Amino acid sequence: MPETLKRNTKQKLAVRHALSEAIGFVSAQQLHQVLKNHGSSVGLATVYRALNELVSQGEADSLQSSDGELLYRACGEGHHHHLICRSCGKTVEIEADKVESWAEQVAKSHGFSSPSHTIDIFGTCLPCQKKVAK
Amino acid sequence: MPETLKRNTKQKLAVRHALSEAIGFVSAQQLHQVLKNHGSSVGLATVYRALNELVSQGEADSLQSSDGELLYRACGEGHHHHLICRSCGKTVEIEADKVESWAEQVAKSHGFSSPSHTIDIFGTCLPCQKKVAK
DNA sequence: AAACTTATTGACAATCATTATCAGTAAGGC
DNA sequence: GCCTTACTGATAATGATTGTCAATAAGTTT
Repeated sequence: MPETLKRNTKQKLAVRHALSEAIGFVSAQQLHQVLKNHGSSVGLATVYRALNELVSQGEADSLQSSDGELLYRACGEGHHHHLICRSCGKTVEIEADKVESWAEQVAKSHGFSSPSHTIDIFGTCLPCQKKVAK
Repeated sequence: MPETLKRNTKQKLAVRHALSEAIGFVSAQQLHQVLKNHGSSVGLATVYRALNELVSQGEADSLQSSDGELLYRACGEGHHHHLICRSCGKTVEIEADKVESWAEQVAKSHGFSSPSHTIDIFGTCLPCQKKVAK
């Protein structure tokens, strides 16, 4: 299987950079707007393509928002989960070895093989709680 | 706040019944097809409306498939999570008190309030493993 | 540096699930 | 049976994501 060679383009770099600057999870559309506002003329389709590439290279994580939109975030190494502020999108990376092994055991005990899982925690962060309190 | 009164219609009953017959999670579109094939002439929009109502009444759970589609399932009482077969959609309900409290503690320790979470485990069930093995 | 191969781009069309609209229908109370 | 109004169904509208394809530009080779 000939791994088609990847090229480094301004557009990919721009998307990677914009993503790393963003706070919390962002949608492809938002990122596209940000790039436009900064003078870049990257196409929307290209933003999607770049983000998918980043995800498949492990440089970004994605999750579905409650209304079905896909959200992206630049990400550290290794497998982990997220604690996400419902209000401002701020994100904390979580390590959860116990939960990992719990998930595997649950799957195994029911005869399910090659388990994977999605675990995300949502809440309202401290600054946002104060904001709501007027 | 005047809770607008709900009515019991053939269509809602039909959707509820079709959902309870389904194996694992199903999409609204699939359910609509099933109903059509059984002679019912329920409209697609009505299927969506009925499913949303069932979810908000706690009679059904919903989750997002990997390609963004919303999937539904008739559901037992109380808060719980799911172990889902990637191949056939068969589903097992999981109780996870430990994980519940873990999620709450994680949120609390980072100052996040009113935590909620999404936890789903995917795998391949025994029958489907055999099927793949030819 | 010029030539060359082909991954990549951008503009726009196409797809597809879900939601909104709205006139007509029927549940449930009287 | 009558009345009110929640509900339905057909269809249009929305909105995110993907496909298309000619034009462009990475990176390599001379």
